[in-house]
Amino acid sequence: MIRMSKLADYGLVLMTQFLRSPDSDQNLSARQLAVETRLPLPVVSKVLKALTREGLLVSHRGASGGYSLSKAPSRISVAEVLEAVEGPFAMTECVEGSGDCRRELVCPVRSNWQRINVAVKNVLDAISLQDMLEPLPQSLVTLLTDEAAGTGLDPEPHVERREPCEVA
Amino acid sequence: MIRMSKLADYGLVLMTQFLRSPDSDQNLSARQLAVETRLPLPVVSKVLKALTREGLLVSHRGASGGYSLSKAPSRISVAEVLEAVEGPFAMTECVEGSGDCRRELVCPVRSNWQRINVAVKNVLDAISLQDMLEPLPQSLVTLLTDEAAGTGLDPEPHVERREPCEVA
DNA sequence: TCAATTAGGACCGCAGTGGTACTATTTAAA
DNA sequence: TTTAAATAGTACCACTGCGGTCCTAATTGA
Repeated sequence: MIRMSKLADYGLVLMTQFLRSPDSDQNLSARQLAVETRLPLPVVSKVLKALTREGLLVSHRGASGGYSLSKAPSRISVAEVLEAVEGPFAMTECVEGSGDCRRELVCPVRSNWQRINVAVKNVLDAISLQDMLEPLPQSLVTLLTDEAAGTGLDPEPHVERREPCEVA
Repeated sequence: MIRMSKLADYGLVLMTQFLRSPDSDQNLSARQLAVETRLPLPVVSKVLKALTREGLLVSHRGASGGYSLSKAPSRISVAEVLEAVEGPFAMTECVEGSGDCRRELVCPVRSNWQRINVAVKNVLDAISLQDMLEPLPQSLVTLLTDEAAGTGLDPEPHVERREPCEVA
């Protein structure tokens, strides 16, 4: 749960295709990408359009056209890609502030949801496209899994320590 | 995007209701909770059942029955509540390991998704029910927003630093 | 015995996701 | 100049699953 949509996931997979070869400013067509990722062409096409609309890709129309990254892959974050495909990052409805939640006045958790939302977003913002290809830098891994898990935060850890989830 | 379901959110709101009064092992009926949270009774009922099934609440049947917390609110994490209502935590489909993803072999991001999944889960695991009521402890806030955002992780921060998202 | 509960289903409308199709426009290359 | 290969844009649709309702047991304090 707290599931991303498939389309957003596709966005990430597609974006990383651009840096599988040394020159990351290469031009790839939707067709090529569809073959490489084994995703249906129309879907690839749709996602690429979204990524272009949001400025993460640059499109080149006409014969031998295609798409290329708009900036260095180390400067594109996972969060950017997800937001480009799925829209703004909001874990709960009330976070996007439509403001028509009649429970807002009595809701005790709202303000903290805002903070958690930011926290999760920052995690995804700290990871670049580049990072997604290589194994994550050890510093990042340990920070995310150990430190964020509560050790050393409070005098008494308030949540029981559990087995770290296994990672393939 | 990366949206939690409403039901899961309700779960959190309901759980926190138990610790709004001093004695956190009080007994609350579904009807009471529905009134306090201004949520429709059938929905409240459904969520409470799920929370009970997963062992976070203890139910007491019969007249003057109701629900009460199964353990100290400081020992119940946000992640636990969400998972109780929504099932296991999996940000992408391939993370739950159904294994029938035909792209698995060529997917360059799969293993890192696993790690990110763990990272986000750990963030939510580090926050207890208790924390959700009070403003989050400053140590937790700064860790989540500043450190996790990449400062001091790599020699050169790989993602451009952006305005911290505003929090209400 | 009665009334107030929870337990456990079945059920359903509907929005949104994932996916398709078609047309218009652009442009490199023959 | 023509053609074919691309992207742009939009409309369309099937289907899943979410959010929500309802009904019938089973339980139990009063």
